[in-house]
Amino acid sequence: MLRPSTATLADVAAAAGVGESTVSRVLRNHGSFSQKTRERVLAAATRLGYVPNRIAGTLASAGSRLVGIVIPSLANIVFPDVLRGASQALEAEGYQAVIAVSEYDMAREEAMIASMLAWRPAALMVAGLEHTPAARALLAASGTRILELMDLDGPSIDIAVGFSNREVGRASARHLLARGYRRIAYVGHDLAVDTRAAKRIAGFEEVLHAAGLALVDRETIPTASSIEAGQAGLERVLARAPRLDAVYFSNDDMAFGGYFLCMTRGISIPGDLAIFGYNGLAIGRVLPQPLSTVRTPRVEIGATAARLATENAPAQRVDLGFELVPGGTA
Amino acid sequence: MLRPSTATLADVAAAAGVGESTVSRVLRNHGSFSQKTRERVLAAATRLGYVPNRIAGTLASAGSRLVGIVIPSLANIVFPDVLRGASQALEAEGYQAVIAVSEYDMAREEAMIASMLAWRPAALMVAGLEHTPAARALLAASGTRILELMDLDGPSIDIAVGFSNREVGRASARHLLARGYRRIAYVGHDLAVDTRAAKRIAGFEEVLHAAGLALVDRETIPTASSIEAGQAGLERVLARAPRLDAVYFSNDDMAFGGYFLCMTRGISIPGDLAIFGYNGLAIGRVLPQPLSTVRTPRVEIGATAARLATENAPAQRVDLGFELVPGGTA
DNA sequence: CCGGAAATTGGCAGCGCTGCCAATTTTTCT
DNA sequence: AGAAAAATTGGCAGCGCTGCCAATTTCCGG
Repeated sequence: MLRPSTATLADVAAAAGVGESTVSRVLRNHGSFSQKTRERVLAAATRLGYVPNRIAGTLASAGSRLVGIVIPSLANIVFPDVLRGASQALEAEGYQAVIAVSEYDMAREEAMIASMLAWRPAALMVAGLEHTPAARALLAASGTRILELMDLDGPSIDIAVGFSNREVGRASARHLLARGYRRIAYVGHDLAVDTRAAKRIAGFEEVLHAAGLALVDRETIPTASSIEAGQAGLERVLARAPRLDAVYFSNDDMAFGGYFLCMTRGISIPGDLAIFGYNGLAIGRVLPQPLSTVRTPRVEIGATAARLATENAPAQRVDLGFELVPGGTA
Repeated sequence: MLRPSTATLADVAAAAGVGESTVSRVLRNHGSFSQKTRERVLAAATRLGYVPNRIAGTLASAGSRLVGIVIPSLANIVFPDVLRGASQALEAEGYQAVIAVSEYDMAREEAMIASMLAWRPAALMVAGLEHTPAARALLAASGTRILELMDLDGPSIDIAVGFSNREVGRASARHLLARGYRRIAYVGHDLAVDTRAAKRIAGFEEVLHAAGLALVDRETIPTASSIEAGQAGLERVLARAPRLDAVYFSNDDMAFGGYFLCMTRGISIPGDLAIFGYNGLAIGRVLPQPLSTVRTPRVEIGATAARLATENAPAQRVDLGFELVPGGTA
């Protein structure tokens, strides 16, 4: 039975009858050593149940294999998708992801950034371009590779990987206008905290205004985005502004709520009411009428960010674009 | 402008005109120091843009505030929910989550466990009770607090938090039998890799057999679970065994695929065909006919595990149960 | 079989911080 | 005021590992 792993490099070295540096070289497969030595060291390490201490290794070599990721939420599949792309690419390169969830709270984000920086990560990924001034200062001064994800509308600190949310809003509005919808309402979640949703609706309204139109109504749920919130939001809008053409939801989750509310109430989609979402979630594709939405390259954004984080890339902005999915609901 | 954070404790000490240990005490708010000293140290730290190096701190104090979490997948919302519960509770206690995703590959899980252990985490959470022998040995010998999540059907190493998947299967079968369904098929994803899904179907069949029945058909998609896989699976089953009463899906995602296939094909639910899922996802509750399924306490499992990880709890098994949601599809 | 090049190997000084202990200063009590 | 107790403070030895450099061994060509 192995004892609670307390064996150190020195123990292995003693057991194998070689020096510490030799053990270090063998275990990292770095530098030169003879085949015979290698076997002896490996045998000793196995026998002692040696587990290297990466804390010590990192301190000694000044350079961790940790990548910090600060995301706003885990409540829907969007950020897990980003994480998935990132963690897969990171693992392939021998890096590990340390994650923190800010719950869309800027002050918490700042604290988490400071906290992550204390681990001297090889890189730090954060969602979006908006941060508290102190957080921006920390990031900029850290000397760490910084990657800002999912947004390109604004100045970035180091590397930004994503797409333009404002342009997503514009494209969505153009689509609805092209299909002939004129009396359009918006149902969204808290814009003060989700700055990317705010940028989308800003782009959306920009196009509307350019066409001499305006949102007929606008319902903002002060809670996190959810299917239930979408349902409740649409309910309230319908009570206030019954003569609507179309509803633009802040994301697919909210739109699903609206979709099923219509289904339950016998409101025909898109005849009586058109529905448009954002994200391009899988379930939207198998609805009897596929959801009209905008598909975003979430996994790819995570993967690209991970690649840039581990390469020695220059500061840059990578636009991975988005795809408008016409669907059948708008 | 702050220079790329290279300031060390010693720099702050020199700038403040005090000793290193004093700075350390002030910054950790631990031990005693005068108010005047405190201010001087804090001012110096701010002026230098000092960011503590937790790598060094952890090495010196032998005890990290890191908790490793190894999960099989981020492809649907299930494990993100667990992560959410865990990360929230962990952060509240000043711990940070390091995550790794094994993609349901036992060999990768083993490598990741070894990798996490190298960070000397305060605790390590893994999904399920099945691991490679080497992984089990590593976990057991690590001397680290181990938490196995989402499964109680089998021996655990240290702490297990979850519910019985086998009992979920039994309860699901009882429900279907009580509603009069007799010709039941199963549509699931790869059972060889998802051992918890395998335990559910085993429990399900156990009850069927006890009632003198057996699964009429059984379709296993050799890929990851997904809505599309559920749809394709049901399609194939219907082609083979048209006279079915009900279909038991390995999870809600798969069930949604089936649900919408029926909707599209005009198959009435549950009149022509009953559908039963597993997980209790939010979207199932807003379908025109709410999905019949089993709701699992995912967030709570994560939170409970985090609490036990940070307390000095004894080895134990915590059954958080599950809830059968009758719904309207079975 | 010898000298020099190449391959191996060990020693040891840190990496930046914390914990322990002793030294110093301040406060309290008689 | 003097002694004892309490509060502050600094010094310094590690934590376990890596990087550098020098020492030792092995390998080759002539």
